Amino acid sequence: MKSTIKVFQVLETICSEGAMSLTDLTRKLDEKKSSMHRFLNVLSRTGYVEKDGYSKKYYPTLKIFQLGVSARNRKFSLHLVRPYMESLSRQCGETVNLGLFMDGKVIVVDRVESSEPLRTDLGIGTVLPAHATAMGKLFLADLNEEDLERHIQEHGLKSYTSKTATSPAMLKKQLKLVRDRGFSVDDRELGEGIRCIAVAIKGSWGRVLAALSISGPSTRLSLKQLNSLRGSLIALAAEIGDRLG
Amino acid sequence: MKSTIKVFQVLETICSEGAMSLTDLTRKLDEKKSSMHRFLNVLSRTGYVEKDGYSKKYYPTLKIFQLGVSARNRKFSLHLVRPYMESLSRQCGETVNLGLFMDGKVIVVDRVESSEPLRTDLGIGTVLPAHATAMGKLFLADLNEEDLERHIQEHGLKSYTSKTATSPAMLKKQLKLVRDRGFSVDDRELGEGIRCIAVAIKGSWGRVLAALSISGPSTRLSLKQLNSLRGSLIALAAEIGDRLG
DNA sequence: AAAGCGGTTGGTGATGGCGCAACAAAAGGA
DNA sequence: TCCTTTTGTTGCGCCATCACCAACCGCTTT
Repeated sequence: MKSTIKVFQVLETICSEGAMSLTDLTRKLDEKKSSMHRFLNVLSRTGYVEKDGYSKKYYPTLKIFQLGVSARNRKFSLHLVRPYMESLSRQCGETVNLGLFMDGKVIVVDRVESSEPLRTDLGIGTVLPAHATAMGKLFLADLNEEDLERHIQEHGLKSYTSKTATSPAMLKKQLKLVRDRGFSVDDRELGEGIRCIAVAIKGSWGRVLAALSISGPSTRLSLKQLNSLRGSLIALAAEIGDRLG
Repeated sequence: MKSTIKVFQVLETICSEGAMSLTDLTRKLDEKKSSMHRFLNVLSRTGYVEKDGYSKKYYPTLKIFQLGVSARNRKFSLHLVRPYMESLSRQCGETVNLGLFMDGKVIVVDRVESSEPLRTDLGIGTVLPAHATAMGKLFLADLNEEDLERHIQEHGLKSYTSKTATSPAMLKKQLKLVRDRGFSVDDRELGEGIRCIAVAIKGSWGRVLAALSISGPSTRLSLKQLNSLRGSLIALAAEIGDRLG
């Protein structure tokens, strides 16, 4: 089904590049004008894009957004986790994130922001590298040796700060620590002044389903501070895991 | 492009109904098994659904979510509005919502929650009826007579509480008030104990682009309280509108 | 074992989509 | 203003592709 795939490509392009005209799209995706015209007709009919009558450009509608939100809700019972996240955020005054694993990367699917003016603010939908984040390392720690090797092959170990784990050996050491301690830390590995602690929410078969993290500026979030949060975080993750069943 | 439309239907079904097996889907959408199989193959190849090897069910991936988020970001510069929403929420202690208009309904695209235990909590992606919400009435007030009539025809004026505007005359009176005063109020029209005040964010040509609302329980958010918020809200909306250009 | 059920694969005829090209409509420039 | 250039839309014939059927596989049930 070649054409259907093309239609999806068109949709993706419009979403990531913003409003585009027919010819922009034909050039970008190397299609025939008439084909592109039909593609866009389909997307209009189905309500995923709209054409601005004036600029003649096609832009994405919120239907995709709604679809995406319901996809997310299917994937994880956010409504169940959200109260925990909020009380956690209030308790420690920092931003709390919920991340899922997809294609070797961490997707931030929900968050509760710190009320402090200085804070980490990852928008919903943000994609984070696995090896340089506390959340990501939880997912990596859940992989077997073989899958981990493949992950490293595919994604590499890009350096973000001087503290990022850039060698497989270093990463594996960190992952072992994660498994042993039951939580994960990112000590300025992704961004210069950012620290993060995360715990895994596990399903009934012990697989890591999601990651819950607290992140904040290293000035406020000292290692000692992180340590004091550890216990309640681990207990919380266990409770959520139980609730999920 | 019949088949492409079918593929989208399949995707929508999977997103709204959750994980389904091949036969579930064939029954639901009245297709041939082999056709459905091909549809699902396309969606797997493109990464929008995945098959659980064990239960043999197909479920949506986060790729749609990401697509949706970027669609939303294209549609409105949230990053620009968010700081305002947060300071507003901190200032008045209530939940702040940002809504866009789509197909005659209001879609909540972002929000900042109140830290109070008792509060209104509309999840992102929530769909609200236009005639019974403060945000919705801003959009309706921006329509011309003809479009408004058509809207009422199409969507009706469902009653949610005893205060909901259920007659065109009553609604039009409210909309006139909105236009005259420059802000919009929902006084327990959608939910029994909920009040809401909203202002329009307008583009450079005066069209209403988005609605910014403060919502909370009527016990806390008295009419007097709403009145005191009015001025700063209107000023804020104007400032945001200017920034948008 | 045999029957029932859900999932996967292959072959064939008809349909519908591709690509070409003409047409229409703006945009732009002298 | 007119002519040129660029962009958007429509029509149509050929052929690739999809719908449908049927067989097959693997698993469970009686």
